[in-house]
Amino acid sequence: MGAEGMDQKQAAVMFLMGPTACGKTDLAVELVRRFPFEIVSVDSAMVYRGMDIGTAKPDAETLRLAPHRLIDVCDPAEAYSAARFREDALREIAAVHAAGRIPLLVGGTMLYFRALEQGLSVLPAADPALRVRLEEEARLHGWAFLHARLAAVDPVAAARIHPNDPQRIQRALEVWELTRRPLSELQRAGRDEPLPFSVVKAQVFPEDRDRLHARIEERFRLMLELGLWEEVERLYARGDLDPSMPSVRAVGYRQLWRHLAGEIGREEAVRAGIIATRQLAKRQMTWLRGDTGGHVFTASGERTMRNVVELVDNTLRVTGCVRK
RNA sequence: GGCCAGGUAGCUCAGUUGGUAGAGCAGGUGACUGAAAAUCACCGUGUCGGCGGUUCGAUUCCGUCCCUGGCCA
Repeated sequence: MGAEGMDQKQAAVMFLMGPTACGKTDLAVELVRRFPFEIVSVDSAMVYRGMDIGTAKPDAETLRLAPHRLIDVCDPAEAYSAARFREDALREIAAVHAAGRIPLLVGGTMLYFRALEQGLSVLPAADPALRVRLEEEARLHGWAFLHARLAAVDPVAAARIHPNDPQRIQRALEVWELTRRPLSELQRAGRDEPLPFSVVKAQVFPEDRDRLHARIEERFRLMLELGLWEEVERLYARGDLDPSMPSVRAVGYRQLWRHLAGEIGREEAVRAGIIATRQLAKRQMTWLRGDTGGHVFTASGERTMRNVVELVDNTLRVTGCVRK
């Protein structure tokens, strides 16, 4: 405890980021096999219990060989969040360090990576009752009306938030109602301090869009064969979940849910699930392009594996630990 | 073989009373601070099925051929 300052200089973490279906998990498992890593999942969907197949959660055998922290930490009826992730991740990182190993943060939720690396501003947590109220007001008067109200109390945020973006209008008004301070002001006040460890970042970037798309479709159909329908039916049958919840909005689940609710056909739901996965991967790639300062590896199976292993190997050998 | 309806963007379609065309979806690019696998913004040249004809001008009218679907033989 007394040598905390010095130890922190040495302490390191590694990020392994990549879009869905790019082979992150295989890579992470291989790294754990060869180096003193311990995996912390950075994934906003794998946190939910009972959502295994559709989130491409590693199977039990894989988890035995390479345990993942921050998987199955939340019931689907609850809403996980970036703030909660940051808190959980910092705790898990500390635990891994305490065990004398290096945290390997693996996932595709880029907002979570950013929240962890750069911190969040001091803001109130979500208030479900207030959100319901705002939702109701929007139904009565439209989001444009609420956007106008936001402009009155927080012109800076209103200028930044598009009038068609209900989620951000709602959040900005929520912050105003809860604190009587403009969101933009609270954000200007700063963020948490950045992650106090040296970070080695590696991104796995798909080399070819067509191939990525083919892989996504293939994997989605495999999920269906593995029992994705049954998994979604089980969630549907609980009766306490609905499509307003982050868990049910997850890619694949949301589309199959709509079929179970009688809104669309079976094949249409499958097609929509595949499309939603492609769109997710595209957004993840936009984050990655904007995230400079890491090592970028094009996803191409074995070669990627060798290159990443080499990176880690060199970093460990040169510095005695993983650091920049 | 005959009759009918169609052939317009990757897909589903709209439209042009004759002045070379536009929506949704898909796709691409970007934004992103407690829902983020979310939410949102921006991006539309395509022999208007082929070939002829009428016309200053045809994707639009006429003829013919090809293709698809339906009905009748």
